[in-house]
Amino acid sequence: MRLFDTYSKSLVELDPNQAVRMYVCGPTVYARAHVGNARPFVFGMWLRSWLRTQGWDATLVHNITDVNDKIYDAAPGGSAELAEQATAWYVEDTRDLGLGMPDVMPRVTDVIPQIVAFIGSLVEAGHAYPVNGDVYFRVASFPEYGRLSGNRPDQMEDLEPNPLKEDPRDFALWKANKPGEDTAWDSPWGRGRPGWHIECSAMAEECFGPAFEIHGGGLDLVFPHHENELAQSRALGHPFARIWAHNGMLRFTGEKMSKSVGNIATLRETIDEWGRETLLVFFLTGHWRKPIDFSNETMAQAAAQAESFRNVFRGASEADGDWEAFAAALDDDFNTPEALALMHGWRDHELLRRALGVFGLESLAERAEAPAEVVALAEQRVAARVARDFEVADRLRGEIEAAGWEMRDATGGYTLVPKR
RNA sequence: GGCGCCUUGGCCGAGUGGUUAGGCAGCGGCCUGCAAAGCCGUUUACAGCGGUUCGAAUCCGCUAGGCGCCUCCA
Repeated sequence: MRLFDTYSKSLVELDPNQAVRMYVCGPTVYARAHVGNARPFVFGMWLRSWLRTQGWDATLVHNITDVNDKIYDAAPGGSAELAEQATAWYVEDTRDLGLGMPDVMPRVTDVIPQIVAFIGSLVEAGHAYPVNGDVYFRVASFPEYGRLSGNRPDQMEDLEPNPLKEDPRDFALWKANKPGEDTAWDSPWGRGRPGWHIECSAMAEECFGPAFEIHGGGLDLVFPHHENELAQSRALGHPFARIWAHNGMLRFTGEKMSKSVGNIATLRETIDEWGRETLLVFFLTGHWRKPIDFSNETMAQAAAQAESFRNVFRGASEADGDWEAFAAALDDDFNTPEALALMHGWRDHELLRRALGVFGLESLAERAEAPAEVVALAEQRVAARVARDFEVADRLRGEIEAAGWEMRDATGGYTLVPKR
């Protein structure tokens, strides 16, 4: 199994003798998550699922950022309540994806002591310095800074100078409490709260220790977020993540949805409108590292693909399918478009169900039971057809369709399928 | 301005030097009382220009277009 690693810009093989522990950056909870937020979640859950299928000992940690400027801005005076509410939304919406949940979902507010201790170590080692109740990371003390994102320190000059910082590139580890910020904790540097980046170093190491296999998250987090995490941990000599896996962005095209960029499709709305299966198939159609366009057209195509899988299970199973090829596609940088293409050729129910199961789509194998009244209409129609009374037969099919079902005639019987 | 990514047939999307990927949609056919599903067939694509090579969608260069990040966006 190999994955593309942002740090080395190359495919890196997972160590087969080691447990795979992965940390995927989760959302800042200040509003209902949008579809794009689901991508790293889905990627993490699928990867864990596939690794386990392949016999690995895989663990996924997915954090919740519940202290942040955005939360303060969104709910002046009530940030803790909003964070609580939005966390519940996120858990609910991602759970409805039907992929199970990460092994651990730590929150920033649960690890404040660890964060304070982490910052203390950095200050002690000379990699950070306190100023007026803030604490900043001393970028100059970490020569490797910029390596992950490819940004060269000398090219990041035109930052607005901050009189408190030694160097404009330095970033906050701890921020002194300010008016309007209604949550704060005590620390050796005064009351305040953690900066954005330190939390992930603290949470990842709290869960996994100083070294783990994979760190994931959106491509937009490479800089500054992950660059800073890496600097904080490696400055202390911790290996931190071995592989950095960044998923591509979800783009909104086609429709005029992007009027105000914040107000687009939420995960909740998308699941309600298209169903979880269609959304998952949609994610399957694009490679995890590439951008993917979310539109009515691409979603409709995903829905059609989901339906074609359901049809396979409505027919007879035939022994075919090449699991090895499927596995090879996923083992090679988790190439789901390729795996998906392979699955489309399969008629083997058992094999297909197993493959779909990797992605939480085994439900596509389930046949829906038509309600008794629809079955009654179908039986009447069978009788009408036997009597060759096609006018009645056609009328009955219309009634069956009106009830939301489609009747497919077959030699010696029929199949009732939910109308799509 | 800096760093990086992308550009494949109507749409989505594999493919990393030489055997028509696949899906969706369309069209034609088989099947069907009519349908649906399924099966068969289907005008053979690789942004443009130039280079390397016996041979390039695949390697190199340039051009055009699109995108992400550049201190708190997954």
